[in-house]
Amino acid sequence: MIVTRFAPSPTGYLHIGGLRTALFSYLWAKKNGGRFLLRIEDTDVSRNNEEAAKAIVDAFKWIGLKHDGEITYQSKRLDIYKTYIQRLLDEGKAYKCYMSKEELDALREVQMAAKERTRYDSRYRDFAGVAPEGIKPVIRIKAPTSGKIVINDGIKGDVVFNAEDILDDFIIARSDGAPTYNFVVAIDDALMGVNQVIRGDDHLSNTPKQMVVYDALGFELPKFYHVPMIHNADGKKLSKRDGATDVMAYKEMGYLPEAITNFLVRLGWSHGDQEIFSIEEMLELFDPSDINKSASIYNHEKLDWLNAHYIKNMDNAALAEALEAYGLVMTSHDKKEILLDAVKERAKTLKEMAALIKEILATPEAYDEKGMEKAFKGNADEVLKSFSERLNGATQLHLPIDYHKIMEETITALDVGFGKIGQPLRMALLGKLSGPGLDEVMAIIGKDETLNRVELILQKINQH
RNA sequence: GGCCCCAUCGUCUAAUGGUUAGGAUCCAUGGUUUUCAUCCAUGUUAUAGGAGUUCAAAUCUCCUUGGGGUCACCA
Repeated sequence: MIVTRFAPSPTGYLHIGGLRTALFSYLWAKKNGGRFLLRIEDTDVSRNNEEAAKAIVDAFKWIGLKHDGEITYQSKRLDIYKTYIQRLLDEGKAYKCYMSKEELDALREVQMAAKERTRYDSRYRDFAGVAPEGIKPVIRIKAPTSGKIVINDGIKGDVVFNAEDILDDFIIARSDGAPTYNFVVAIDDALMGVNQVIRGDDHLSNTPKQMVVYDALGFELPKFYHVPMIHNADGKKLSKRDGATDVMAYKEMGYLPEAITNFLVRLGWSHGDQEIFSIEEMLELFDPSDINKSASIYNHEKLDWLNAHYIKNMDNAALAEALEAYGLVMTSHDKKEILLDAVKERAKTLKEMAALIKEILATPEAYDEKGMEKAFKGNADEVLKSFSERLNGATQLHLPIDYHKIMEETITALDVGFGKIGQPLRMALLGKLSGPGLDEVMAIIGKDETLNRVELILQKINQH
């Protein structure tokens, strides 16, 4: 069985890049009938771990991901780590180091001055003397100092390091006894049964250290997949400064979960020329070994396009429900279907769509000046008056086609083109020269409001 | 700087030794639409550079250049 995991540190929100690795991990596990686990990496300071976990689970929920089993908190597993530290100590695979921070810093400076790689010099590796007074030791693991370390990566292929280039006896427990990252990651992954690790390739250089731990503890190595980073427009690692890195911010901006997952899955992964993927299709087609080797740049335009695509294809009931989050409650609006159909193809986001709808529903408060000039050049006011009279006398007005007939009658009677009525009427109804079809708008707002808006603009014309 | 990773249109990517180097997005133009948007059609734009292997290289090798990641008692 394939077991994957997502192991964020508790920052308080789910990062868009993190979501992609989570999605990849989720897809790969679920595709194979396996398990997708969630672990909070909070060994360091007691940040806000429970809340952070909640933020992640909430974001998962919105996106449609779900982890299996209980959330694992590293901060609650300190006892487990301690037993493994003790075991390594007992077996002579780890040792206490009494070097102070100051001494370490001094060593580093010497090494830097000599243009050598900064590394711990293993001075306490075989220490048998009397421990210095007043120093709380750290625990260091004995790491190989020669030979090659090969990561058989599922994306990058074999990545080879010389042990002497990258390793030293690194710290597995701080002087306060708290275990360090590379140590606990290996233990947790092994104990949780994680056998396929999909993570960002910024972890690639950590992997040899973790392999040292796996080896010392006799754990079986998982399959690693190091996914290339998502970069910002400057080609740098995505960070808070790039704006929306919090997944939930995308909800606020009016993005659909389907659009986001589709967008993310296509960043670094593809299946021929296919652009649109439902979660079901992803589950059928995704394979981490098909992931690209190179980093990709986060590009907003494609996301917008996808979002527009999913909005267009959403059914109206779901759309109406989704729009409620943007302050638009219209369950009672009797022309809801016409309204949604009229705007769903002209909005890139739900937020935009909500604004569009509000605009249609509200009587215009201002009129676009250039639009006024364009629309009311000739006898537009007379055309509008004529239209208004005919509309006033009409009955059985329900559908857009009913209103359309009135417009046609008017231009036929006055022997003018459609543009003669369309432009001024558009100004009257919407206050500007762009927007949905006029027939639809009138059917949505109804006869009385249509008459009202026409009357208002005629008054405005007469004032001048 | 050491180590590691990477390199096809602006962007996301396809082409696993033989294609007029394909698709999508963006942009532009045209059509549809009374307008805008949608939709449809068309178009501009790419194998970083240099050697080598081969009948044949975007694809394999090497070098150069460029970009990125990482080097903690953070994760």
